[in-house]
Amino acid sequence: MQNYKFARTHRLLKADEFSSVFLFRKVRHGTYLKIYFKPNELNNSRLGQVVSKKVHKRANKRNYMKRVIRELFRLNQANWKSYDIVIRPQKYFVQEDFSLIQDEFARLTKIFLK
RNA sequence: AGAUUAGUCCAGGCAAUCGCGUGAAGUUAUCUUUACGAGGAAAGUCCGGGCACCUCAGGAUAAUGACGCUGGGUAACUCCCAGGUACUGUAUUUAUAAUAAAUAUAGUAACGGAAAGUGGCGCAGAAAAUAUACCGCCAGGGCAACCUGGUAAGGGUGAAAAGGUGCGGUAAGAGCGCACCGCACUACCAGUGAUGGUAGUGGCAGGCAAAACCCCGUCAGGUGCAAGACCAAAUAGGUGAUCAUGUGUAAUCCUGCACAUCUAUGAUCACGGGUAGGUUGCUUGAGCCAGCUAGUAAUAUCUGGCCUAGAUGAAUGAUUGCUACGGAAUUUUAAAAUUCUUAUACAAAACCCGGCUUAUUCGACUAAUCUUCCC
RNA sequence: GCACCCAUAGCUCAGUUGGAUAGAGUGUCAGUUUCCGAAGCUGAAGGUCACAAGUUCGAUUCUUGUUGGGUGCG
Repeated sequence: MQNYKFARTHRLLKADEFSSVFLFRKVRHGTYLKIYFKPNELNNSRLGQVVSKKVHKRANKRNYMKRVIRELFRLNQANWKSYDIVIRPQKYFVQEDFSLIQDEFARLTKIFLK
């Protein structure tokens, strides 16, 4: 059975948890996304996102990007080993670019697969 | 019917799959069921409040800041409604050489005071506010150049030059006199008032700017939910108690013992402050909807009904189907039918309200003006 | 979320009781100097004073509204 949940245990919540991922210094780059990652000892992966105001000025556009990325994480994370991940969008994207984002996300997260 | 301008309204609906937040119930320690889940601007943070804490016994004044026609509304306002005045646009009418006046209508106004005071108005110009006299005009003197006096009509400068037009008057001129217009003052009438009307008096007070300082009047204490309240780990330090060790002091001086007090270190226990973190503040409120009554209106009273987001690395997404309104094309006298297309713009609550400002797709409605067609 | 600040030449900054031509340094370009270059000297170009309205005879300056950039408060 696939588990597509995205509960509170699947998120990074504290500032310490974010900075520990950044300090681990493992990064994968794409044109739209930049993924920091670090293995953890839990039973599932955890996601955090950083979308800066430089990407786009309007809050609803930034929230849309976060939702799209969260959706991709939710659908894929069950097949992964346990990692703490921080995703930083580098470039503004809209609904027409969805397939591009999907491809890039799959390419960058190949190494997490079991 | 179309166009333009101004204002108001709307911001689709139903369903499926995988997911998210909060509440409730049940199972229980992570699942199930169910209900609800973003705007007209949630935005900008530009004003006004509620609420909370701080200062003060309580208040007032000063300083500083904001506001400024009148009346009303409101919890309050720099907001809203109604009215006045001024200005601008349009139309009509009247008179005319230009143009002016009246009426209607639409819009705009930081619309108290410049005879309370201080300062400013570059260049040009004689002179920029105490008035003054370059050219000119007139009178007198002088052979003449020019000098003395009168004058402010005309010329010239400037954004702006000390009422305007006409007639009289005069040496030439001048509100010097008169008529009309403007202005100021007084009286009466109308109005709650801003103000308006009528009559009389005055020959004219006197430039612009207060979005220069300022004066007058009114209002405002400060800080913002990261306010504030509660719980409270680790580390460090504080206070108290007990125990242990050590040192010093006093009782005339020295030594020893005992006791007291002080101080230091360590251990244990307790206490309070307080950081991380958590809980609360947090959503029933100047609330929304409908109706009656009062009022020109803003709005208010009363009656009935309703409960409608509370996240915190921050909840509404992804994929898809049907369809309303709309747009385009074709058929058609029209109604209507078929096909295609769009199904979206601006934009995301962060303590809560009232406004203002700005952004905004497709449309709908109302009012005014203009154009065309028909009766 | 709340409270604030700034915008002038390619760059760094002056310039405010409102006055017409907006300056300085540096950089750029041209000339001069030198055998050549650097430094020096002389000259020139380069500005929507962020944008839009208003007040005023006149606005970089005063007022209001936008846009962009930045700071502080846990």
